[in-house]
Amino acid sequence: MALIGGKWKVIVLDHLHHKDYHFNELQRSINGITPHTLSQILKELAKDDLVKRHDFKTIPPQTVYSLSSKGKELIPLLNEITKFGKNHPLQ
Amino acid sequence: MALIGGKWKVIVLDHLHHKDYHFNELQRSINGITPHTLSQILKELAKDDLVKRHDFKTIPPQTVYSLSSKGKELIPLLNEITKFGKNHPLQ
DNA sequence: CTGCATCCTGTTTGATACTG
DNA sequence: CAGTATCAAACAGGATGCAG
Repeated sequence: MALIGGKWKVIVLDHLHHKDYHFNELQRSINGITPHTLSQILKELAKDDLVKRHDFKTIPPQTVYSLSSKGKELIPLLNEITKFGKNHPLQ
Repeated sequence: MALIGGKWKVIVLDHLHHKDYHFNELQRSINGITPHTLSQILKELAKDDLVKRHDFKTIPPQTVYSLSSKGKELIPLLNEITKFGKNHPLQ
């Protein structure tokens, strides 16, 4: 839980599991997350080596986020969480 | 994550998955948790119907905590978390 | 576009002591 | 035995604005 705890991490990981994302693209696709929070989350996920950040150092800036190999080991777990969440939606 | 987030919930759930516990017994078996915190955790897990509290209303008091049927649906998830945790221990 | 800086608030967790 | 009371600390997340 030190790695995936909190309100957002599994959501971000699940998105990246389906597709790689740019920062803004990811922010738009996740409902309700602020750039600040997303930035924190991605920084921690990258530090824990669950997510890879590809920085293209272009102007305008372009970054692409994807699951690392360690992050991919979380996929069965993400699927279980998703399954449980769908079976027991919050009221 | 609203149901299982935080530092302790999955640990408590995993313990209860292996065996039913009394309050103090559970506190002793989980390293580092205080009675206060355990009490909060169990209250929330019971409110979310992941855990059942059996109160025998005896003197001295006796309570037994166990997984509810909804809690048991979390077992595959708990196993995945445990597996990942063992493959990637914190430094 | 991709973030960082600041400030702020509510929640979670912990220390310690105590009760029916 | 099974918790509660009180106080404090840490942390997560949000609002807003700014920079390269």
